[in-house]
Amino acid sequence: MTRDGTAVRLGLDAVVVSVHDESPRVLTLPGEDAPALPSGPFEPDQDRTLELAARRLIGEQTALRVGYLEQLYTFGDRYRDPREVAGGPRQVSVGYLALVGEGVVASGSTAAWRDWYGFFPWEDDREGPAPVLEGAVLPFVRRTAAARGDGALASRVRIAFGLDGAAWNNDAVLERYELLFELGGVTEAPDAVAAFGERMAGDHRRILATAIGRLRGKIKYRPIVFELLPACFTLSELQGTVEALSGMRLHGPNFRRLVSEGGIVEPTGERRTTRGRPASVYRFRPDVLAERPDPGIGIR
Amino acid sequence: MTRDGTAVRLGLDAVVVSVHDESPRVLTLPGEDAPALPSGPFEPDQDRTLELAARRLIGEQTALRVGYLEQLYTFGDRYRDPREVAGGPRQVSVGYLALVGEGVVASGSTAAWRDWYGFFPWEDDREGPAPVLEGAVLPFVRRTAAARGDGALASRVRIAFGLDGAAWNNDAVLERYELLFELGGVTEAPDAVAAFGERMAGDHRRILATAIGRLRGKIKYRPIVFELLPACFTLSELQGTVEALSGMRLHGPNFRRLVSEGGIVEPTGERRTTRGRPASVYRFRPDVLAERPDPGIGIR
DNA sequence: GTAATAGTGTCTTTCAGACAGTATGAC
DNA sequence: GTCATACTGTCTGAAAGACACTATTAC
Repeated sequence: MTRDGTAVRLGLDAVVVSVHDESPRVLTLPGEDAPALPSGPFEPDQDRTLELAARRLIGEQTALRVGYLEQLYTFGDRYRDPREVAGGPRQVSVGYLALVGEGVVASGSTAAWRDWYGFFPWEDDREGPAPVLEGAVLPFVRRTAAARGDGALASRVRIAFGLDGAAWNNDAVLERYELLFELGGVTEAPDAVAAFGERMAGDHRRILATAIGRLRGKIKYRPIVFELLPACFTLSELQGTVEALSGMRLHGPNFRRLVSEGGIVEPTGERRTTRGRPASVYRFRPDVLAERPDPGIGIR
Repeated sequence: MTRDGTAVRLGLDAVVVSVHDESPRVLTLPGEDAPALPSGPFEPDQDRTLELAARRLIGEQTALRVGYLEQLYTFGDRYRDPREVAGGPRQVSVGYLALVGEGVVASGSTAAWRDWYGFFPWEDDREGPAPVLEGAVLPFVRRTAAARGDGALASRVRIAFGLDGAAWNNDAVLERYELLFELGGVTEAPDAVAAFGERMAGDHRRILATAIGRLRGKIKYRPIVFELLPACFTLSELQGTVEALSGMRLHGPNFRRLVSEGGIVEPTGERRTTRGRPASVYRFRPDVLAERPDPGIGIR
């Protein structure tokens, strides 16, 4: 046992998510050479809990009012912060996922909303398989994994990228990113030979991948989409938001039935005029939480 | 920003789980006044990653060989370590969940396996609702929550404990524990007026609740039960293990069909003699991972 | 009228739950 | 034979997915 604990620095990283115009956005700050997530040191004297610290961090760096906040994962790999290489202390960081509503905008600061598919273009299947997936990523992982001659690795690639008849698992965002990292398909990898998607500072792209995966998994069994929507919305807006997050198109009529008959929303009675037939306005029905064990948006 | 980071100590806590004789067990070490989880400081010089540190910690304290290991949550509330009250540094701890097979036994050390329902008796519904739940916990939470006159709290209690027609959600182990803590139903709560279940050292019971909840949720969509079973097993053994973890009885014939037709297991061709008709022996079929997006044990 | 979006009804297949009943061992 | 456990078949109702079709606005 160490008497005093070897040098560890504890920090926080925040993935702040919003959906605007069917585009899933993440809040970024200008980093040294690439966009960065809001982050900073954890100050135990100031905050009673890690969650409060994350809330304050986001508030200070972006002037946003966060609703939903959830701990994601704690990242502590050696050299995840480049300053460690020069002998700096180990940087351990607790990642948080924050969801903010549509109307909210970062004011003043240098913060910017970025569509997250800029960092993960292969994850957007809404207009059919993304060109970069079919044209570049899949051939790359297939070829590179085969060249390694590692059966376990090849199997992981097959499962994560849905090769050879395996099913594409929407949630496996982190697995796919990690495989691309291992295979040198992203610039931040030590032995990069390809550069799919835009990079982020440090390991922030990994943290974002964790957040997207978590979010995609969770909308299925928790009503968290509504954190991203205004109190009143049309079913098309709800569907568009779910599609933006999940990166896939849903069948309109079935989605509508699933969601309205599932008791997760209720009509307000109002209607909203759009470009076609006016749409009924709905609101979230909090009672579902008591009625159903896993109330989510029924997507596979 | 602090120049040097205020005093934070980073540690690790491990929930090591095994199932023996249909009893879900957690590995404990003797604490000062209550059973404790294996835990220790994170030493950045020794371990490249937090996961490796957790692996080493478990190995050193229990002589166990861990298979599956997963990060649970990072706990950092002020005063979670009692030494903080006397001015000690903030103790932040990364919790890990480890699964070990049946045959493995802690050797030498002072470690002991404890049935986890000793700490959470209200979570075991296998022989019908536990007496302590119906006779004591439910009346207590209903009464205490009502006395607070807090509508949001009452609603949380209703949902978490399945009162007034709300569905009992098997996974909500942590929510139920936290409510009991808030309402003073566990001795470790600052204003305790009741003492349901056995306590653990520090906030270890909260960490265990997190682990049980995670495990119960995850068996539904990931084939992790098999980490707790030997390579070959009968369907009854598999069912018994799932029942032990989930705390509820399953319908035998339906479980059997679900599991065998789901392609998650395959018969080895062998049979095993028990007290009744000999049972067919099965093994896990890793190919499911590629075939189905969420291969788990189909329980609601 | 057309284009665009919103919304309904129905058909089919799949699957979970309930349950009745059969099979094969030990004694 | 009985008891205990293992296993099979069938029925039913709920729900998911596909799809054809209708409704209401703007122009």
